[in-house]
Amino acid sequence: MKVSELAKRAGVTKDTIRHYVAIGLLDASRDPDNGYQIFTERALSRLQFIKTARQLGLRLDDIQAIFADAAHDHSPCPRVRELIADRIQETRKTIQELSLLCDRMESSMVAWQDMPDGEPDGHSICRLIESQMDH
Amino acid sequence: MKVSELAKRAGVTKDTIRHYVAIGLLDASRDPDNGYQIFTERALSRLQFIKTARQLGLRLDDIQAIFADAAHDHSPCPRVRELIADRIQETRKTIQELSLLCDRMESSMVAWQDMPDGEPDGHSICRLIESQMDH
DNA sequence: GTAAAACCATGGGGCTACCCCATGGTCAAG
DNA sequence: CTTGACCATGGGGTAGCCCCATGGTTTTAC
Repeated sequence: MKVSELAKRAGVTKDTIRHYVAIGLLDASRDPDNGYQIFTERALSRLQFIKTARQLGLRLDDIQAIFADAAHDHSPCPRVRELIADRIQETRKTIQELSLLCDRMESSMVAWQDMPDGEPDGHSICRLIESQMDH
Repeated sequence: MKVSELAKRAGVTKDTIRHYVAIGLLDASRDPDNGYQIFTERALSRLQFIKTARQLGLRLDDIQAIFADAAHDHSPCPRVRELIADRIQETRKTIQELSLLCDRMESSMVAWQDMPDGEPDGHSICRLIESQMDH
């Protein structure tokens, strides 16, 4: 099948497929007449695999490594367990950081409720933000 | 002062300063003898302003807009209130998405606890991931 | 006085995972 | 046979920097 059909069947864009082919995550053969990329059913299932892995938070290079394992007749499963465990930690950390950011933003909004909008005077740029400078 | 001193005093890297200068967020004059950038105390306070704004979750182009307001004798404060309100919404949404991702990852880990690592057989790549394909 | 160490500027590539655009060739339908 | 749908390639953009290499400058130490 050609790229558009693969894209439609997998539910991704053509650009995504092109990108995966470009970085070697997906292979395509070529129609010798016109140079069009030709994909097999196998490519479709790989693409679906990639989609699932992405939904699990894996990155493209993680998925590369998984494919490399499988290609070398080596079970990628232990690696997958590790990767996901790592991602869970990272994601929790990110959530924590974002929560702290949210807290900072919210407490600033509260602190600003009783502050008037300052007019520019050459010294200050924005009193609201300047009022938060110590934190 | 020169770039290194500014960097040290503001607690940012030289590259950060260069970047800000490059995008017009910070100005520098030049020493005519050697072309070195010269920064004033004013640049330092702008940089501190930028740091605070960044800690509040504002983006560089938001900060650009704030400076533009101030330069046009227009109070940036209403804009800042809006921007922060928007960022709060965005950040909450991101946190939600990451929480869902975390849930998916964790429930996969649980589901995989009793699954053995599969050996490559030419059909499947990684049974663990394939077991999550429907979700 | 000079040589090494420290500092400066510029430019380019890299990160993440694509999206979007323009150009130009190819193909299918009417 | 033309028009519209499809294809490939290449380049630029996203956010906010970091890192490297090259080559000029300044400072410091001997």
